[in-house]
Amino acid sequence: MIKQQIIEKLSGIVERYAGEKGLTESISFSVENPPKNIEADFAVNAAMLIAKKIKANPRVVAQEISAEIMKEMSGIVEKTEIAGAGFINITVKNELLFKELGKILSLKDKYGSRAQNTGNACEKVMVEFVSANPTGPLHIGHGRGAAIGDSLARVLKHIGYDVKKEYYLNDVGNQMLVLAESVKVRFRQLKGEELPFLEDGYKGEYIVDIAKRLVAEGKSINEIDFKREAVKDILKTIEDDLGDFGVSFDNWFSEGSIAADKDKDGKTEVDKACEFLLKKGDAYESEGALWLASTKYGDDKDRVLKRSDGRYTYLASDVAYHKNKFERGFTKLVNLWGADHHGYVARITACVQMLGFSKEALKVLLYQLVSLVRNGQPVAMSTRSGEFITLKEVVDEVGKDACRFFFLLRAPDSQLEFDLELAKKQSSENPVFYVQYVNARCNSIMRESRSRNDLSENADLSLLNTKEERELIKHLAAFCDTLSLCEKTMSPHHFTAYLMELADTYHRFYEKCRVLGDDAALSAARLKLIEAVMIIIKNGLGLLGVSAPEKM
RNA sequence: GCCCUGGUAGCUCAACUGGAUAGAGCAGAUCCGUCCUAAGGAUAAGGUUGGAGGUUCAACUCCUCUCUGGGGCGCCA
Repeated sequence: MIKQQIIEKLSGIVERYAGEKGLTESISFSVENPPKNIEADFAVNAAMLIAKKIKANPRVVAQEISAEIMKEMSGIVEKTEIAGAGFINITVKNELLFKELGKILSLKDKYGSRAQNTGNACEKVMVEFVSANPTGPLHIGHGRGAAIGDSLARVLKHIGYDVKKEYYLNDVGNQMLVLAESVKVRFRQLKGEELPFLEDGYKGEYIVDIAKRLVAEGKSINEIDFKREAVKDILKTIEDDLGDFGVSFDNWFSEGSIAADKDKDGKTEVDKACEFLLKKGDAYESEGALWLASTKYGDDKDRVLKRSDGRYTYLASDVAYHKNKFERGFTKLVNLWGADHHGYVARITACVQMLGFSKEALKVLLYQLVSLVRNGQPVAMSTRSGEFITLKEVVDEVGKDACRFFFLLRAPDSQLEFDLELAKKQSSENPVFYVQYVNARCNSIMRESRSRNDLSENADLSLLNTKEERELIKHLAAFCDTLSLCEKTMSPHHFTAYLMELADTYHRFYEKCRVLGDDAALSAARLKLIEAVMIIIKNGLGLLGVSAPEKM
């Protein structure tokens, strides 16, 4: 929160200064961390931006702005320095850091939440992710989407958004018929009939399991709704696997509820959505099909909504689905898709605009599919081949914590190579342990402290004067900056980097500064610092869905 | 052919969306053990950011061309 505070005060000064120089446009300057060889807390580039516009010497401009900073921000700024091409480097007062530390200690797990500042109704956000077809267990690629989506939801929720997580269930359409037929064939085989496997059918072991269950229940073939039974079992598996992965959903939205269920006039929501578009002029009929005029909103081609044979396309369902999302009051939609769906972004963005919302109301986050490797050999992941690596297998092998952390280590649109052997080998040296180890060490100190019975309540935080302590407090405060960054990029992966950096800072502090020492007052202050570290580490790991064990 | 994505240290990836000397983790080198957990710390080493131009005070970041990995390309989902 320190950085936001600086930015706020600074923008007033910068804007006024720019105004005095005759500039009318606002200056979008940045406040960032200086390189580590420079001893300052923040670097500001505003002077260079202004100097360019008014054709002045940036260092002179920096000098003048710097004077204003010292005049108006002397309460929180210790000193400023002009460096490089015209950077203003700011060192904040220690008191500001101590105050922030106090804030962490009092707000605890609410630290970084915006909700209590504003207090008003917060924006309703929906994060839709995984949404894998219920035709088989989740594979490792779905796991990546699950980890990213779930963590993003946690981050946004922590910030103060009203977040709902949803799974869109494609439970109608052709692949459902194939699934039902696959199970049926298995069922008949188990009943002793000699017949071949369904060509292009689903062949995994789970199909046999479903068929076995149905046989065991003793119903006759005509009594069984194979589609319903298959979906029921598969969904149970998916839900359990996600549960073991620490992921849960607020809602499972059935495509059938908008594409198959009819109202009293005999219309589905998809029918109505298409009529809506037709009436609005965003859809038209041609060549016997119904088309979406998506080129009007930036797509490179118009798309078919309803085929000439009268069946709707997947897109029609999706239009209705997104319409439904907005009707439920969500004002910001986040969709997590595998990168193979990227061709779909333009048309669904067009839909959003046709529905009367700005294109910013929808954020489609693409994540690259995971390429799976075992002993250096690529592993095929088709759910139809019958041999694929499931999410469950990987979670069982490397553990939930390592698996989630691993998935969130990289930016979503960067390709991820997941070597199973490597992941297994890393089980004791994985970066996740480095971060968790911080919490274990902190807890150990707390235990020791309690056993010595020397806990004192009135700690004087201003005793925390070493370089290591100062760095540590600064990193703790950067928790808020990381939240904002994730919010801006709509990606939670920055938290893994943040936590590793924090862990690094902590372990250095641990080496240099003994907490439980002879100086009782200093120990008390450092114990408070430890308490704050535990709060932040636990919160941070929690946002990633990773546990923070007290002992390791 | 067209459209998305990526190419950064030996390996896997970051880099606060245009900032200063491009950073982490593994792997490899050398040190640190009376003491709160060594699953740790310190010090080196490792780079023409695929390549070539351009814009800018400043380019991994933006533009053009080019090489290369992955993906997608009107009535499949």
